[in-house]
Amino acid sequence: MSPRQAPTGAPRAGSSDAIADRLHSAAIHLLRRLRREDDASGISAPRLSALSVVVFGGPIAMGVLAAAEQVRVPTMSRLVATLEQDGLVTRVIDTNDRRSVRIEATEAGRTLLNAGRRRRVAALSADIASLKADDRRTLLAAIPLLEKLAGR
Amino acid sequence: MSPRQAPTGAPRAGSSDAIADRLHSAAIHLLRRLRREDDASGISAPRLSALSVVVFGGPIAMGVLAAAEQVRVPTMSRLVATLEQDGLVTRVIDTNDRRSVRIEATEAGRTLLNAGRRRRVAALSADIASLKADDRRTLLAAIPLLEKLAGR
DNA sequence: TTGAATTATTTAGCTACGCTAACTAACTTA
DNA sequence: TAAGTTAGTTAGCGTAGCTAAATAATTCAA
Repeated sequence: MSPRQAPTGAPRAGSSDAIADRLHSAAIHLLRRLRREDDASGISAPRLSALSVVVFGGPIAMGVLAAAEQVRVPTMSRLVATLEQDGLVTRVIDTNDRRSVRIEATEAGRTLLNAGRRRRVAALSADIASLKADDRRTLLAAIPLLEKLAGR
Repeated sequence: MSPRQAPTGAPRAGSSDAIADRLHSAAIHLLRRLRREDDASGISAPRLSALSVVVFGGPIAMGVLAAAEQVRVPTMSRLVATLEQDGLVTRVIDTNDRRSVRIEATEAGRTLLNAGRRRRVAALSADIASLKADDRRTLLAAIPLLEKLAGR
């Protein structure tokens, strides 16, 4: 998804371009690692992500959930269908507007998410714990910046 | 793919668990932004990524490329087939071992990659440039840590 | 108050990209 | 040289994106 090393004509080290380039690469590599760990949870990343929104964002309509996950409604509709088949969420028709569906997590959904989250973060957390205190502080300070760059 | 906010029983702020949790979330959000920008380049992320390895890593065998991209050989074989159809790479049979294929970038491949890379990184780079110098330093310092966590 | 427009969701059908299994071809070695 | 190994391709499956079209409920205007 990105250059593995500085291409010819690489930007000046420390410049915004260089940071962007390396950050791009680092994010991709980090994501691949996370995805590898997500795979172990027995539920795919998009499903886990959608489930997460439902668990922590409470009952939510299909369209709102799709927007939160940045996918189209039909994509989310199918995702929710499989989550429902797996007993992780339920669809409840909104009594005020019967076109609308409220998607809620089941107890099984909440349990699976929390277990999965713990497993997912455990390995990364262990690596972070093995960093020097200084490095850990740097990482912590960088997180809000990453979130800002991600557009939150 | 991850909690949007601290779940009940969230770890102590600043602990390795908390950093792992937030980093997980930040990486996902950052990735989504990058993917959105990648989409604009007219070539899918997996293709762009593979092309990148070929361009910067020189002629490379199928199996090595698959390993570099962390996908199975058949997946890469198909990816390369489409890149070849698009005229971005060529397959050359290795004269020493005629089972083996050397995948090389074409001039068109190099051109597309560099143009795409510039476009991709430009928006992110602009946002980084707008950070305070201090924050930019923090980000720069964090990048090697991210790469280390990603397993490099 | 009903007919038209809008809104929320689902269904259908396409593409891309992961995977495994099975195949072909080429090389190595006992 | 036959048997085993290695490199790559082909076939076929599942998941997840998308758009277009269908369905159903609601809103609104004449």
